[in-house]
Amino acid sequence: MSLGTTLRVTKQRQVLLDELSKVRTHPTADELYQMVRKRLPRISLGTVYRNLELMAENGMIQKLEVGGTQKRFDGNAAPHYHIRCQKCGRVDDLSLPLAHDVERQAREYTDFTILRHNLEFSGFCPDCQESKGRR
Amino acid sequence: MSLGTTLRVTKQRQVLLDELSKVRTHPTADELYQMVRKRLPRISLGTVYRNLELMAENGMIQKLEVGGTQKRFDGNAAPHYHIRCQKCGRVDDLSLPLAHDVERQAREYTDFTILRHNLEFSGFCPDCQESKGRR
DNA sequence: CCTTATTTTAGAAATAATTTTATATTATTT
DNA sequence: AAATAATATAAAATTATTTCTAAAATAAGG
Repeated sequence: MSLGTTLRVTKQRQVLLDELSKVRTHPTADELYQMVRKRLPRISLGTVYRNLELMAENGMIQKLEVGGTQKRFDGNAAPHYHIRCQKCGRVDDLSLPLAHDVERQAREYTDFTILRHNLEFSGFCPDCQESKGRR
Repeated sequence: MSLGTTLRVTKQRQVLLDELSKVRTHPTADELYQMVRKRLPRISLGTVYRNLELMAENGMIQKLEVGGTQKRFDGNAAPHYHIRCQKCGRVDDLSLPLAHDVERQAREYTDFTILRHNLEFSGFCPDCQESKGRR
């Protein structure tokens, strides 16, 4: 299925999107699976993965590939930046104004066609700030 | 083993570092394994992973977590940005001057302690520019 | 050197995350 | 309602990476 296709509105998709929209925590596929299971106990993890992928391709949600092993999902489809805690892995939004000009600048340094940029911060979240064991 | 420990200089490490330094292509662990195998046919993939990890912790090389499933490695330990081809996955350096001020700016929008930032561009590499099938 | 302690290795097995496949179910069109 | 298409489930397969163990290499002290 390619970008722009209209997806059928199934119960699974409704609930997935609804749960994802409720939180600001950028859950992983597995976390979402646990959340959705409370409302749809028979849903499978494969369905969660497949639909998150489809909804991301459709531009309804964002798939984040910020550091760490697992991908995370963001119900806010509008471009914005993120910050990740090096200790606990928590990912927050960071509503810094978008640096549109970096793409223009960057074009002077490469032969690539630049389509987008992603700016990602890392550090320690408030909860991890005292006990900042290294990582 | 923690940051700053001196690593023994084994043949495997010498060759790994040497091969990684030779290229500007940011190879994956498996690609490096193939490269190193030509000189050390009995090296194991586990050794490659373990040593890349150790060298990255030691600050001798960088581990890149740019999009895609696999991690990539960069023999250039100095901070710099990257651009990734959406089609073929190729990752190039992008020697745009570092945007030091974004971290200062970002501090006004978050309670996190910000330690670093990473700016990553994506688009199409020269080779993929005509045939830009979606992704 | 020679002995002992420590680190590192290869190879195999285990794990984690994700993707794919085969089959069943549900929705849409005719 | 029958045929067609899309989607779901459950299980198996795949991919990337990590862990484990015994053997080999290296370092350090006498």
